[in-house]
Amino acid sequence: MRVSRAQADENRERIIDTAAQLFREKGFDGIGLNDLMQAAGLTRGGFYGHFESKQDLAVQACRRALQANAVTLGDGLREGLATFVDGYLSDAHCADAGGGCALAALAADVARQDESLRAVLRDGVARFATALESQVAGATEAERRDAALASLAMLVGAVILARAVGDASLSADLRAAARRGVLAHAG
Amino acid sequence: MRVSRAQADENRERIIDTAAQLFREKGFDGIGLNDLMQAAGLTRGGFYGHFESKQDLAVQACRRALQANAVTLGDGLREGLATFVDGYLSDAHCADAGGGCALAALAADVARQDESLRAVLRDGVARFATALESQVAGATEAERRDAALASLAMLVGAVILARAVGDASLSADLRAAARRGVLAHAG
DNA sequence: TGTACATCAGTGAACGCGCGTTCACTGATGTAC
DNA sequence: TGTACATCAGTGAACGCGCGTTCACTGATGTAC
Repeated sequence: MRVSRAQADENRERIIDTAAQLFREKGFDGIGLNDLMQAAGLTRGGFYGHFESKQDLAVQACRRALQANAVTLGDGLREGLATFVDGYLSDAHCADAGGGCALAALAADVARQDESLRAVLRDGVARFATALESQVAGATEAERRDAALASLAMLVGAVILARAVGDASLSADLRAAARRGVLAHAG
Repeated sequence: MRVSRAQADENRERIIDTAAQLFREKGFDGIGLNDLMQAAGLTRGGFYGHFESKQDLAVQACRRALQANAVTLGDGLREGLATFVDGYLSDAHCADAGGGCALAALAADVARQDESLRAVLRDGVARFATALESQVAGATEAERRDAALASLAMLVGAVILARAVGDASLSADLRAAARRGVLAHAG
């Protein structure tokens, strides 16, 4: 049954939001289009009215998840590097991949995808690094960028490893070590 | 046609080695049992004579890939932290996920798998951290362990992100930043 | 050492299943008069 | 503003395909005498 144009646009946005969450949570191969559409409150057939392919949705969902990242980053950093880092390395963030950092959740998947997705991730990394730059110490801009990139790698690596090793104390140790490592750059 | 017991054992080992490479390269969901067995020079049906399930093979292949890690780590660290880090963060390592570090290649996948795989990864992380401990500076053992864990997170994060953003200069910048970050801990 | 036979590693066809994708159809929406 | 009709968002059955897994079969291996 037909639906108003406003409703159709809203549906489309909801599909992207749902995908942005489920892809982060389960990976690109971990969720099927049928389940995804159902989670968005629609049926499978409507998908191709909105998107060219699953790959097309992956690009848009990844972009959206990275936009959410940018917002969270901006909010968090406004309260200082330490507060942001505590949140990023928290148990809550490790437990909520679907609502968390798109880099930690999707970078490894994107490494196996084609250029269109890598380009999206590239933008996300660049934006993340730029935001961190303003909060780290360094005599020159080049030094601050260096510290920002190193911190980014440490944060993302710590969360990915923490999620992979599970609930053991090793997870907490990894994150505590990363916390100290990043805050050593605090400006 | 039947094959000698020695040959069967050899076949089994070859399947695990092949899987250790292909899983790192394409992810657990990125390679099917048929293609995997073919890559090992066998046909699909023989698989279940050696393994209970694909999941069973994943555990054994992950364990094997992490053993290879330990060997490479030992060899590399014997020549000093700087040499090891250069190799770990090299273009060659980024281009060869199938032959490279199992943590960088599989940690994100393992985060979505069950406890049996997480336990394997936990051992791998612990071993990697212990090896690094002997090469980083720190007044106490706790400080060295902290530096080792932070370095591990930075190395793994840098390679995962470098692979995800592709060939752009951003990849080189990320790895150069991580290099400086890790070597700041050099003892 | 040689023969007879049980074992079992590997083969390849087949299984059910869920995947991404297509399509004929429905009926409310949007438009033309 | 009201009526007549074209549009098209969403439905759900169906498509071919590759997946993990099973199984009857083959024939060389290993063993018993």
